Amino acid sequence: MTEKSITQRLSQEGYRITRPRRAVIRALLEAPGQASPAEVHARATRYCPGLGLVTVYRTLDLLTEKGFARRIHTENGCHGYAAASEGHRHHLICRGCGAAVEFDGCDLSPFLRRVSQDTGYRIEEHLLELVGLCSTCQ
Amino acid sequence: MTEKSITQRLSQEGYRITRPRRAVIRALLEAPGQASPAEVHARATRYCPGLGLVTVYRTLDLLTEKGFARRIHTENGCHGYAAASEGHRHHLICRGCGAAVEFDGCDLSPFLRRVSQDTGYRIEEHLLELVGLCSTCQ
DNA sequence: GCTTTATTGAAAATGTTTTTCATTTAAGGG
DNA sequence: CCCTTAAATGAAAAACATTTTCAATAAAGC
Repeated sequence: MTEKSITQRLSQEGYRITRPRRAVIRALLEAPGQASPAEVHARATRYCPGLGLVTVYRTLDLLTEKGFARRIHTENGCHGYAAASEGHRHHLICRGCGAAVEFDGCDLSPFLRRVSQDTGYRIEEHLLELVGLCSTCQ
Repeated sequence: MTEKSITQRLSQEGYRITRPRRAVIRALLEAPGQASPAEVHARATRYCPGLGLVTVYRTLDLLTEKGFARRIHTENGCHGYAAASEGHRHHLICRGCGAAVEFDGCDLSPFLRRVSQDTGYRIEEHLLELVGLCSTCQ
């Protein structure tokens, strides 16, 4: 995902392409893995001085809703965000430096089917996050 | 897990068994699945009038640290807690009524090994939560 | 350019979680 | 049992994160 492809899609859906939004998108794309709203704000301010934190929240929400970003659940309760590429669903986060990578081939379906049978639940979503050490931090 | 077995273990480790702690433990055990700190507080107040929310937070932290409770990551950012039974690691939460059940047989190891090879990360932990509809809510 | 209306930023409000500190009370020894 | 001691508690305040409100700004289409 690039800044251009994201802004294009947003534009097509009727959203205005503004400097603040561009800044947030760039900040998110170039963050090493995942970043908190405050971190995104710090980065994005370079591209849009005076950018408000409120706008960062709003833009991250929009990006998440449209599938360009994903929420990462962190230990301490506050959220992180990561750029999302198409089709991938999950992140692997480095405990050392916070870098996040996406991984694919998440085929949990046989597993999910079994849990569904055991419990009687109809399973609709799954949240899977891995935590570890990246090769640099090891 | 019962109130007695939990308090016994805590006592063995040198923690004092107080009325507020008992109240929080009971509240957590009888909550249908998972509950927010505020909900636990509301329940626990019945067993310990005047119980402070602060104590609920502290006790939930203690229980989580000792493995008697588990944090549940909810969509809206604030945490829920669920009683944890030994050996099980993950929860399946009902989108309708909030009920949470634990499921076992979470054997992701072959899957984790593959991701580890692909990414170069050493994987240490995984967070897996399923969301769906329980048989009643369907 | 001009107009319209979405978007923005500042400030305030909200809600959750943590810290501080004096008071209370559980646990163990007399 | 009573005493002692230190852990645990609750109230209030502080610290954060997130959302709402609203007047001002600026993007998009004519």
